[in-house]
Amino acid sequence: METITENQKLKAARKLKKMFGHIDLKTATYCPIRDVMALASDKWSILIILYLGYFPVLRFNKLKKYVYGISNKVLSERLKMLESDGYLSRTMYPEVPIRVEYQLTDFGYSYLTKLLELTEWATSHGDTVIKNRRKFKANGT
Amino acid sequence: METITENQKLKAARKLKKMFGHIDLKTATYCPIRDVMALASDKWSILIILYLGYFPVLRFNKLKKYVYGISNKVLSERLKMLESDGYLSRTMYPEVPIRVEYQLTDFGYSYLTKLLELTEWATSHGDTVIKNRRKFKANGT
DNA sequence: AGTAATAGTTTCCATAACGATACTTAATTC
DNA sequence: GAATTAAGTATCGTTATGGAAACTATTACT
Repeated sequence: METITENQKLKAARKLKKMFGHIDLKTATYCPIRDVMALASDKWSILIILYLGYFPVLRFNKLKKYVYGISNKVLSERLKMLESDGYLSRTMYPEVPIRVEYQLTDFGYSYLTKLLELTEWATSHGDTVIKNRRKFKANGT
Repeated sequence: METITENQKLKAARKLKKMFGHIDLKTATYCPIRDVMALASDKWSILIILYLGYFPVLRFNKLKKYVYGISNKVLSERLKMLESDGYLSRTMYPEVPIRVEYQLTDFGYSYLTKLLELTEWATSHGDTVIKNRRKFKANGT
């Protein structure tokens, strides 16, 4: 049942006002949603962060297995960016063969807790989306 | 202060277990995160949904002004997809010139409430990300 | 007949993103 | 000296994405 109360709408409005209220809509000042979220809500980044939440420590090749379909190039790019932004830490052990461990920082965990709200919603509402999509297609003029 | 308690980590782990526990990591079955989120966590979609939360009703050109930088093509694409997936409704008034109104559905609102968790976090932690990024760059080998 | 306004669509082009594959480094084992 | 292993990097070619600008439909007004 997808019932949204007026109260929930008001709460959302209040949050939005806080976010948007002080932004001049005409001039393009720095926008964290465009910047921060662009990386952190990227499809691959989300999966990386979730798996690092699930498995506290992961190495490159393991991560690549879990985040199936990702290429070396993209995985290493994303890892570097996520490290750069502070979500995860990279620890290198100069053994042979080399061992490198990735794990979420506290900052990363902080993000994860919010991200989970969204991915939980997505997993539990995925079927609704599929249903909606089908219905829309069927009604297609 | 970015302190994450063990309790919070445990809570996250529990949620993740629910999400990932039953998924066979080897075979690529349907994954709502890859599918649902791919659209709904897209940079433009996020902005569209947020503005439709802020302004309950918006028309094409207004939306285009708020979501500055978006092109006609992409805006109309995203609107169609978001409508198709059930996040927003499109109402056409056959006046001249034509009038079309977009607004969030209850389903869209339901998503918005979760999305806000994330965007709020992003707005309040944007400066940390910038700081981290700078530090990382400075330490660059 | 020309203009105006809204909500797009269409077309074409540029760039960015991605994927596959080969390669690198370094110490150890065979 | 060849093979092995981890963690990438490098390169190249393809695909996807996005932007700019022109165009369409519709009716009223001048």
